[in-house]
Amino acid sequence: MKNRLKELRSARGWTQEDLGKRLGVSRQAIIALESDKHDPSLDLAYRIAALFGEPVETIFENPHA
Amino acid sequence: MKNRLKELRSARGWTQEDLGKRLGVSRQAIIALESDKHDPSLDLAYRIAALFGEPVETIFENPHA
DNA sequence: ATCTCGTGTCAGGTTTACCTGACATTCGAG
DNA sequence: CTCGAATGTCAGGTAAACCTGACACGAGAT
Repeated sequence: MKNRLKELRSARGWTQEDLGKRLGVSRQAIIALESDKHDPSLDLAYRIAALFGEPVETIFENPHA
Repeated sequence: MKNRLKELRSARGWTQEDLGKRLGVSRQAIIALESDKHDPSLDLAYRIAALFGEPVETIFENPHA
């Protein structure tokens, strides 16, 4: 699922590890998300949206909309 | 994660199996969601939102909002 | 009373999200 | 040139989401 995670992260000058710590996940999880290897759980998607102050749909593209 | 799935489903007169077929998941998956045993994947959450014509956040409570 | 339909629940299996740890590469700072 | 920081990538593990199949139970219809 396409997403703007890498864009949002680097716009804030955060490293992958920074972001992982802020979200409570590992760096590997960040890598997998940024490189579209995984889709996040809904709970993690909510945490990401809260962290960046954007709705989930503007960060993770909804293929069923 | 608290959700309104059962409410939305029965409001439409659908069985758990009906809903599962419309969403492309098993009846067990529906049961697990309705009884809060599982959180959905983001992709499934998007399919559910599309099916009921509501945003994800009004169906699945966001504990990080 | 029986039959059916919807639901609840158990058992066991597969896939995927997420984990830790290790190492190679690149690149800017000193 | 060297060092450290950030990233990429691999290997192997755990946990949760999802699967199929089976059976018990209650409520309604016949």
